[in-house]
Amino acid sequence: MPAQQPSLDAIFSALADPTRRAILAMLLEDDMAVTDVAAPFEMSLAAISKHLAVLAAAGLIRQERRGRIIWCKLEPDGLRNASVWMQGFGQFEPVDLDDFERFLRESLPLMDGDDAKP
Amino acid sequence: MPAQQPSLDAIFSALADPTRRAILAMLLEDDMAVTDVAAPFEMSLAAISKHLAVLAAAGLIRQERRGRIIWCKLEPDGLRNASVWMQGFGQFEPVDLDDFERFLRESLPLMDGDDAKP
DNA sequence: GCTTTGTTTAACTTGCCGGTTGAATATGGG
DNA sequence: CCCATATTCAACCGGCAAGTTAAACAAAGC
Repeated sequence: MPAQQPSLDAIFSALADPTRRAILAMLLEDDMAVTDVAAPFEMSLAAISKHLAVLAAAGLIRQERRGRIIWCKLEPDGLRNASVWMQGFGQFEPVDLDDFERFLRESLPLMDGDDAKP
Repeated sequence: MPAQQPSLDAIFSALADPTRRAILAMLLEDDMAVTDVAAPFEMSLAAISKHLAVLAAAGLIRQERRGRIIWCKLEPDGLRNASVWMQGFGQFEPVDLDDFERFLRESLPLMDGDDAKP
């Protein structure tokens, strides 16, 4: 099961969930064990485990067991197809990484939807 | 209702549906009336109408009535936020528009899932 | 070998999503 | 005014996705 080229369906629906995006953002900083990934969230560990499975199925992360803990690491290539697809629509100006930084800061605190605290 | 900044939730879940992506690809070539958008699909007009509503809510298209037909046009800016978000994960090489072209050709014919003909 | 720690599986509930059909609401044309 | 065209609304249905809890499985440690 080499996780053959995941579909845009899988990738975009994986990204559609704020919890999963938050997880990706966390993994961007460092590889993490499942339990540690789950820590900041208010939902059950099982739920997070499922989210991780979804991300893995979409090719966005990889989970590899070492000892009894399972390490989750980002798989940046997984996003490439989707990124290519999207950019075709916009001819966007080259992306400013600072924008991304800011974006993360804005979107990380609220991992439960879209209601921002004004 | 100025369609205030749509959320990543809305954008990504809009993109997660193959029918909706196909619609976007169609609109990339030209603005279209709702009926014409619906034509190539095998589902009801009402269903397509809903899909269009979802895309509009996500800020990916705009629908403006002129006479009795409603024109759907792409709103490329709508993708920018999502694109910025995604690229932060990859530092992707500059996107090749030919890649996009090929991608479209591959993904357009099958607007019902992921089974590609090998 | 038993217990603890880490993670997944199973069974179940709930709510949303994508589709249907049929009626309702414009708008334009004879 | 009446009819046809264009689009949405409303009510409904089936399925799946996301969450829960409790049990199972795996690996380490004593």
